[in-house]
Amino acid sequence: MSGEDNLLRLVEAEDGDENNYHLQDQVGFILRKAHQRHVSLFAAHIADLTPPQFAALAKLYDIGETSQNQLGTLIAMDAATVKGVIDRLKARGLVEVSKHEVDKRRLLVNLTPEGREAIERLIPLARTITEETLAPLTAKEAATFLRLLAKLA
Amino acid sequence: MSGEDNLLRLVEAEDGDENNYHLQDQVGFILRKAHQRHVSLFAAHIADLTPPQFAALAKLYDIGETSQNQLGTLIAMDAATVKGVIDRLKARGLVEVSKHEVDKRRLLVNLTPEGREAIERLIPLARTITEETLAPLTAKEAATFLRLLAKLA
DNA sequence: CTGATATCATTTGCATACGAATGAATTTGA
DNA sequence: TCAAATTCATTCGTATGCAAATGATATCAG
Repeated sequence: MSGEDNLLRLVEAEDGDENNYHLQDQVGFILRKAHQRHVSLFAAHIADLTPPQFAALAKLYDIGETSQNQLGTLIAMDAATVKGVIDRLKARGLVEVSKHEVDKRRLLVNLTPEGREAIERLIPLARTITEETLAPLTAKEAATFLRLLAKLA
Repeated sequence: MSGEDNLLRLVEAEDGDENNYHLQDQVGFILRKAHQRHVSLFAAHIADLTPPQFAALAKLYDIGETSQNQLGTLIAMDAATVKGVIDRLKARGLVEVSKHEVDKRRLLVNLTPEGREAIERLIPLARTITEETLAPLTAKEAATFLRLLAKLA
């Protein structure tokens, strides 16, 4: 086999694998699509709340009253984003805010009775959403996937 | 052991595993965080383009001129979103649009020479971003992860 | 004690993301 | 053929998501 033959194979035969860039194989692109699919499944089961809003309620239900800033850290939202989420939950009467007695910079956030009722009602639906999101995988695959995904997050 | 004891174990001892809802273990929440991390890595390497903008350029580079609608399908964006992305790329001179000769509903989109130059320059950086995103995993884990992620997307 | 830093919240601006409504153009089907 | 259905693009409204700037408060260091 001549050197020209090797070169030809390099630039033509292997081109599809080695040199071409396939968007649909990139982890970022697939991650974005998987996230989109999950949001869509979420909306199909919980129409009146977004995943970030649900996350805020679920975390407040878990840990109780906390500052807006701390809540943002716990649910992976920056300060500007969490403010919008809390504003909308407050407008719907699901959370209430108050000033921190000692540290006047802090805004405390807590569930209202309506918010507590809502999150207790929605958690079973959230479990279903998790199941449906992972439905294309076997139980073993799902466990592996969650373990690896957590390493990336 | 009394029935009361079993009830107690059910509601207290096993509560942490069976009945509590842990947001940080839910696939949707971790998926959102992994996606956030990827976007952050992307921005660190490609500051002047967003992942959706890059996706549009990469796909046009791959397949050549196509309709705005078809492009949206290929890069998983609805019509409203893709319009905004194309508008911004057009404003920066990276793509150009024209009317379809036969089907007057369609808006054809194509790379400009500047757009082609940009995507050729950026693809190596995108490969680096993919590597960094997957860096917490071994090569074998990364292959497994991509296979399972693709099933969910 | 006080000036420099750091933290918390807010605001603004820009960029996805999607549902719903609308209008123009095309295709289908009776 | 022609009315109904479909497709393509646009627009509007709402909701993240983040960078950067700002103001108020708290903490730290000399």
